[in-house]
Amino acid sequence: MVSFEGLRLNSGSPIYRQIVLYLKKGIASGHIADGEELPSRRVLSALLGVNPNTVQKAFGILEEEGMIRSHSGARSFVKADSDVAGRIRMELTLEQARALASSMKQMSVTREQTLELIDRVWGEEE
Amino acid sequence: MVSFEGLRLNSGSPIYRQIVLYLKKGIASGHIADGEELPSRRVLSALLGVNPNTVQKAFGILEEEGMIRSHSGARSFVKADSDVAGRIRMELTLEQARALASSMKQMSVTREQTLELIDRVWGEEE
DNA sequence: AAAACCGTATTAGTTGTATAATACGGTTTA
DNA sequence: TAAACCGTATTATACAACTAATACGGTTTT
Repeated sequence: MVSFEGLRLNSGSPIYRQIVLYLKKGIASGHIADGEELPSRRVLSALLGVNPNTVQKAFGILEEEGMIRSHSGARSFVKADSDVAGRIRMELTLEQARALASSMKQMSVTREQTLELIDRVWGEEE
Repeated sequence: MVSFEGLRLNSGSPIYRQIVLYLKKGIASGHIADGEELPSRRVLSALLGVNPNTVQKAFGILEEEGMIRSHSGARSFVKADSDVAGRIRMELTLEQARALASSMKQMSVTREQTLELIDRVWGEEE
């Protein structure tokens, strides 16, 4: 069963997108495996303290994008073979690295400063 | 006069927030200097193709946060001495570096992989 | 078979974002 | 001084995101 304990919702972006991204990252990292069972919409919405429809929207998107499979009436399952996981991982990491580089350039932060900053921040506690 | 030519609006986040962030980054980089004149709400909204109220919302936030000053009737000006600029720069870069580190960790990407990825992406054309 | 659970769908209400039209009084400028 | 421009404010409308309550039929479980 996929655990959503690590999901900390914030108000910066729509909740359904945070749920989608959480599952994508889980697949990318390998923490969420192919064929794994998902909690039901009702159970997950209660766990996260959000509306069942919000979870349904997230799961609907995930199914459209081919990352889960749902049969009406039964539980849903993760669909993430190694090819899919590798592709998602590549997409997400590239996208985020590019966004950071672009943003730092806008602030006239050099490549060296950026690398040093990330290296330093990496060791911080949360 | 502050130029907003580099501002490319996208649909990923609210427009007023994009305007706020653009000016903050400009101050952080030093491209937007203390005391510089800002375009009027009407002129800027026409330039960006958005509603004057959207620009007003962004400028209202910027004034609340002490990054511009407005006198009713006259133009507005940037308020960004070196202390302010340095503080904003520190806040934004730290925030973004932390977000990236956190995100990469969620995908089980190592520190070395992250640094290598950013180093590689930095040299890409846009 | 019956109960419990599931995915899915519908309708309604609230909030935030953005547009649109307009108005008021203060400042600049010709 | 008068025109033009400015910051600011108000009201109305539209749409997306989110919440809420409810319902239907299919699947699992006992």
